[in-house]
Amino acid sequence: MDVFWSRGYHATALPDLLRATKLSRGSLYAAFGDKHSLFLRSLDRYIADAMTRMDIELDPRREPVDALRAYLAGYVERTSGANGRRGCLLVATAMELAGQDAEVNRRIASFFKAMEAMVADALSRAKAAGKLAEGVEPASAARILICFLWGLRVVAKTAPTPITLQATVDALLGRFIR
Amino acid sequence: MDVFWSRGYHATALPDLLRATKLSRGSLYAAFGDKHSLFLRSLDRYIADAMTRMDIELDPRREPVDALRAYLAGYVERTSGANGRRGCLLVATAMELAGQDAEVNRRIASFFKAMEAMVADALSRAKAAGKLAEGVEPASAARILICFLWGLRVVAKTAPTPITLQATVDALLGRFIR
DNA sequence: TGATATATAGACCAATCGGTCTATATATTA
DNA sequence: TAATATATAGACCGATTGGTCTATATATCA
Repeated sequence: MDVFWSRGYHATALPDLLRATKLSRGSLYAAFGDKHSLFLRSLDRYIADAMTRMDIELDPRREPVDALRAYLAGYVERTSGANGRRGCLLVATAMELAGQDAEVNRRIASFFKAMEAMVADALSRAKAAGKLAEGVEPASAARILICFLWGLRVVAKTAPTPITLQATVDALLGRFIR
Repeated sequence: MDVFWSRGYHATALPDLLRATKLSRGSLYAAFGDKHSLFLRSLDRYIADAMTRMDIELDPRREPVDALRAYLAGYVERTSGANGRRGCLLVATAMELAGQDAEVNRRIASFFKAMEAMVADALSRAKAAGKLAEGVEPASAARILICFLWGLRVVAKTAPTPITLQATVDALLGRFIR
């Protein structure tokens, strides 16, 4: 997973994968089939990791605004400095393969949907608790938030994230909560 | 440019470029040097196009909120349906190459900076005109907006943009203006 | 210890990669 | 029309691609 993560699908050659898995050529093909299958497994694992993280951070039993703050804080960390420059396997894959590879497209589209739903749920709970600013609609605010988060990962690839990152995230959330 | 745009750098092979440029192998190398140089030229042109578009849409002589609306409307169009699925050469390149290619990184980082500055300027003018909501800081709002816009381009790669796209953009801008 | 199953290293494969070069055709100019 | 410059097609190059296969070594087990 790590190799695809830092280099992308096309730029990752078999020798890279052998080095990373410490497997011989034969064993790797016996275990995973081919490069594409191995990539899908990596993508699935990456998605699974992201989902469990969301399950924890956006746990419905938490106070919803705290949960959202924790969730956003995770992105701040993952898009800062070296973490940020490494990028995001999901975003990179969306841009590199989603247009040409149906299997990949399916996975990414469904993850995006799940992510949006979970954030929308958290916002709904916040609204029910009277924590949302006037006129803020959970579904629409969720779409805004996730677009913003993906955008963060793009910008973080080139710009060494400034100290202002956390402040920017706070400013956005601040527009939604009261 | 179009080929790199729809397929990415690594996935574009010489024959693709020959077909697209209608040049012979020899002529292409005489004219552009090598694949990488040709790619940089494509990237430069893409950036130049984006800059002139911004110069028009965010023209300081326009009413600033109108200008921002026009600018955002451009993104709505470019991320809808087939346009959206085609993606964005800048975002795709940022994810695919920015980490490994200094020339590319420089170009993208400087464009991101220019874009942020122009949006921040427009927001400053809006603020001066008393059009910004209370507590909205132009610099921070600009960062939020551009992250959101890049994120749009990521999401648009997989999700056939729903009718709600324009509404989402309006909702975000609505949080900033009064 | 001897037989058997498993994993290893790495030779090998055709196809394709980016890039060069030459012989031919096409303009251009005198 | 003849001489010259330019662009073409495409053969060709070594390197590398993803993928297969075999001979050898290493465990496992009786």
